[in-house]
Amino acid sequence: MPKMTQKDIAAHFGVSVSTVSKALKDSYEIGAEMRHAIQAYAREHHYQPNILAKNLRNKQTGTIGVVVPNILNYFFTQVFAGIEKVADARGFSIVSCISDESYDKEVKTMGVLNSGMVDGVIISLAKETQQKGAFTHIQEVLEGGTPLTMIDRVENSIVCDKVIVDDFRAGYTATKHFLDKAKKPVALVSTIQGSSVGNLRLQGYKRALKEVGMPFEAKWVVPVGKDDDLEILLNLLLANQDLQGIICLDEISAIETLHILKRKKRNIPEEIGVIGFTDGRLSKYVSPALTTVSQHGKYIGETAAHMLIDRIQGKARETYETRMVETHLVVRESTL
Amino acid sequence: MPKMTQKDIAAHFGVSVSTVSKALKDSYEIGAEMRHAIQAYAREHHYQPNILAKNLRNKQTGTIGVVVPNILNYFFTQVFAGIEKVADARGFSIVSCISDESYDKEVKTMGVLNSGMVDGVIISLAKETQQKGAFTHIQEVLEGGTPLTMIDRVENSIVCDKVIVDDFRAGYTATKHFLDKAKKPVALVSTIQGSSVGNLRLQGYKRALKEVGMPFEAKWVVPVGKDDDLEILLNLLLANQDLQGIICLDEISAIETLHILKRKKRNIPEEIGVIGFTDGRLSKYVSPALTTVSQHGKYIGETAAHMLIDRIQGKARETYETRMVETHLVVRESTL
DNA sequence: TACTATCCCGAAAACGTTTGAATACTCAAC
DNA sequence: GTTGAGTATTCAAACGTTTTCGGGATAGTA
Repeated sequence: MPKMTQKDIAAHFGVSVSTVSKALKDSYEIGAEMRHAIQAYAREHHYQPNILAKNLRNKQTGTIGVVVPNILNYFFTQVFAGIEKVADARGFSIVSCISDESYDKEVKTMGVLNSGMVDGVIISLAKETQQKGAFTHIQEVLEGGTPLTMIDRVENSIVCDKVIVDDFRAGYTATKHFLDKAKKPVALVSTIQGSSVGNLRLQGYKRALKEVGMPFEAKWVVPVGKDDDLEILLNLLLANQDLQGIICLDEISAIETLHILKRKKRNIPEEIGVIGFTDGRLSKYVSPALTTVSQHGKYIGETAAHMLIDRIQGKARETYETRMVETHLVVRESTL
Repeated sequence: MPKMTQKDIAAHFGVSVSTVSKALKDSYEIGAEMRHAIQAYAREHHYQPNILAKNLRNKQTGTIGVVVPNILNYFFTQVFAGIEKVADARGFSIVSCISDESYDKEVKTMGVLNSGMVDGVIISLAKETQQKGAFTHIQEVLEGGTPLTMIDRVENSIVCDKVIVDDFRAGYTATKHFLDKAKKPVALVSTIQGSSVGNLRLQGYKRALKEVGMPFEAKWVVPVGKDDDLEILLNLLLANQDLQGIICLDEISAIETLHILKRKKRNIPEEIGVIGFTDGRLSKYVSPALTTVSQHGKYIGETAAHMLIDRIQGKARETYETRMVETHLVVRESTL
């Protein structure tokens, strides 16, 4: 059974479709009797306006596109949950895309979003995109007049609303947490080498070193790629070095180094400490519980959604804004 | 700058829009010269066809709706990832909705989906919906001619494609795992009391008891609601009972009982064992590592997406199908 | 009677695309 | 010089809404 349209209703009452359309939105132009009859009939028969036709006519869709690099990463699922919450509250639907850290998939995705399907998009760039430095697919959306707000993994050269976490400070604080205890080397293992947030955290790390007068040494930072074996890299790292701690730039690798260290019978935190990023349930429940920097993912999502929808609805100020949300070091058992 | 349309291209070449439309899809009707000129021009200027207009005309949207109760639950994010993967591979976009376990939000959601926006929907019912037993919002979608496949939390009275996990067997196997070691009571803590999967697991549990000749006792099953304090309930449970183990029907509560037991200095697994559901990273990394029943969430998502898209594309057989995916008990340190 | 005001409603265009049918033109064959 | 067959392009309707404009009817006023 094909869905009922206004035409069907019009036929049933022997009136025109414009009458039906107006009646359904309770227009004063239609007499009360007819109006209520039509409304009742529509309700009765579960009439649903065709949203495509409506959107085509109105040139706005009430949906926003969200593209994140990886939903399995708890930080992003928190962000997503935040976005969904305020989108729903403000009457928007979400079409969601996972770029899977792939540049190609990201441009493909932006293509489908940039075709009238959404009123705005929220995006966190794929790692590959950031390394490549190619952003025309993003620019095109903006130039098409579709508002876009970038979150977390942003690109400064693009002018748009942004919400980022204070990654410099996060890197700094984590490093300082170690350095305040002892002036001994701290390592940095990074699965996001080359991304904007990875760089900022690295700089924060360097700044902390500098402040206590320790020279930065390249051997302390361990970039880990998709196919690298973390254990091998850690072995290299631990050989002949008197580390007091390791900072891992994402939750999973933090948990894994924790486990590797435990397997090696290293004493945590006395002998060596570990700090992770993203305050997920993993960090809380692992043993020893992980000291971690919390990024407030849900709040980031909420903020981004509000900014975007404000702009869509013309409630934003003219100039673009970049909001920085502070991180927060949650000290637990994996550090002194 | 408003987006470029076929009309603009037509004006530029001094031809009609139908010529442009046909040229863009490489129709033999249009002369080679004109055809290529138009295509080049369109590429050049980043022409993107308005997808709403296209969909309105073609009566199909190339998108599917996904509604899950809770994205923060790792099982569902796995399912989601699976759906996204095959949807993308088969050229579909997905609009995602989170029902948040709320009946009202679910019906609202189905309303917007059931308005021509999607070609099909994949849904896992909210807990509240299952308890209420009200499914007209689902039926309406089906009656509107939109294919729908249910996953995990399904309703038998609705005829449609389904993919479920063998929850009866899962409950049975988990229970049996304990009972094979000793004929001592096993408790069941359930955060999903009243849901279809909760009931099935409970029945599996009962069956296992029966097989070894132990009578079922209601006090062994602990329903835990949203606002309940798990620790209090566990205290009640542990008082005056000689349990050999606890089965928790979701990952989070399993981890939490693990922690509560550790706080109480109970020896795990010697004194008391714990089995959880959903094989997430939490279960693997917690200490002691959790014995858990793995539900293969990603595979479920992939299967559901394939079934749905097959049906959308008319590749499915006439009769509806319900696919059952087996679970798998991953034995780790939290049980003997 | 004529003029205006009010109330209900319909006609039609518009959103951007697709597509079957129709037209125009060219060239060849009878 | 009529017919026929291609080829290249245009026309027009359609998808389901929304909205502007205008018109007919009735009632009220002068």
